[in-house]
Amino acid sequence: MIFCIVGPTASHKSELAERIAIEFNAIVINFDAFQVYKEMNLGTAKPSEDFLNNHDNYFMYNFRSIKDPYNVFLYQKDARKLLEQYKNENIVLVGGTGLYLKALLYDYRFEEEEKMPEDYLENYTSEELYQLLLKIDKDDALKIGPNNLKRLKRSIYISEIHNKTKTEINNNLKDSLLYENVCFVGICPPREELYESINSRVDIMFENGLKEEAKSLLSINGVNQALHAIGYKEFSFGLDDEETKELIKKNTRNYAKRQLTFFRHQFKDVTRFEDLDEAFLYAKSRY
RNA sequence: GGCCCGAUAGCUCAGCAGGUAGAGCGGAGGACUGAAAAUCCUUAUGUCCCCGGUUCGAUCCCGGGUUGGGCCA
Repeated sequence: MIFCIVGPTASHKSELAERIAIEFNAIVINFDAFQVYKEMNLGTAKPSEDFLNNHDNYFMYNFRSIKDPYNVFLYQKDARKLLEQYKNENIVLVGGTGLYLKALLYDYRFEEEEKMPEDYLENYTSEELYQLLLKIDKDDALKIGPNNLKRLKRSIYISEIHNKTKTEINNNLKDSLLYENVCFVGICPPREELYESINSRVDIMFENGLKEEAKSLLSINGVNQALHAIGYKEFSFGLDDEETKELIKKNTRNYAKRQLTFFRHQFKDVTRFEDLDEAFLYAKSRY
């Protein structure tokens, strides 16, 4: 059985994962884009180093350096290998990056390709790129819209290196789940409770030395990825500690909302619970 | 006690020769196939402090309150 635990940040997914793992003697595979990096700890709310050192059934944590950025393509490859390797055992998937989970379990296809250069099409305005993509792949252009620079570039890049448009590549694919015996368990606390939980978790991160960890991470050269991580990037804005803390809380709240939207719409067969115990009982009942 | 300034969206504030109001922030909803903790889209709300008066019509003008701040005693 593959248990997937989905829910926003700070909803105690890890705790549920651990309980299920103990109950069914399962391995745990992380699907969180930032918990894979060994240099990031406090800000990512990952299980402690001690805990991970003492549990050899936890995978996809701390195995990558921030200097060597990871992405969905690599994640899909690595995590699918694990699913194959442990296919006769119980597995718990837990994390917060919806795209990673979706790419792992569903028919998402990626091909080997050269990394898109940092300066790819950098001299074009988004309006110009939009006009360009309208000619190459109208459907995708309309879907992306004229303002999403990142996606416009990516779509143009795909058509350039694969000789097929993004729409052509994706149209052949159905939105189908590739694995059997998958049980989706959603945790979805009331909004107010979730936000309180986020706020107090950020306070605790600060008490535990988030500032120091962030500063040391940001001092490493070429850590672009970290510049995008909530709980780290905010320290480079020149704000005082209190402002930084409040901004991290806000960004985390906004992030949690985006996660809720993604999980709600991208995963159809999720049974949701406000309460952790009920979620656990449900998982047991489905076994 | 006297004088002055303010009171408008959840917050900070703008506005109006009198024709029932708008920005930013926050909030809410949404998209999502190689940065996804990223990137992008959409959107709501108001006894314009209260009570009277003038007026066809008052958030705006007048009078009286309430309340916050400042100055003087």
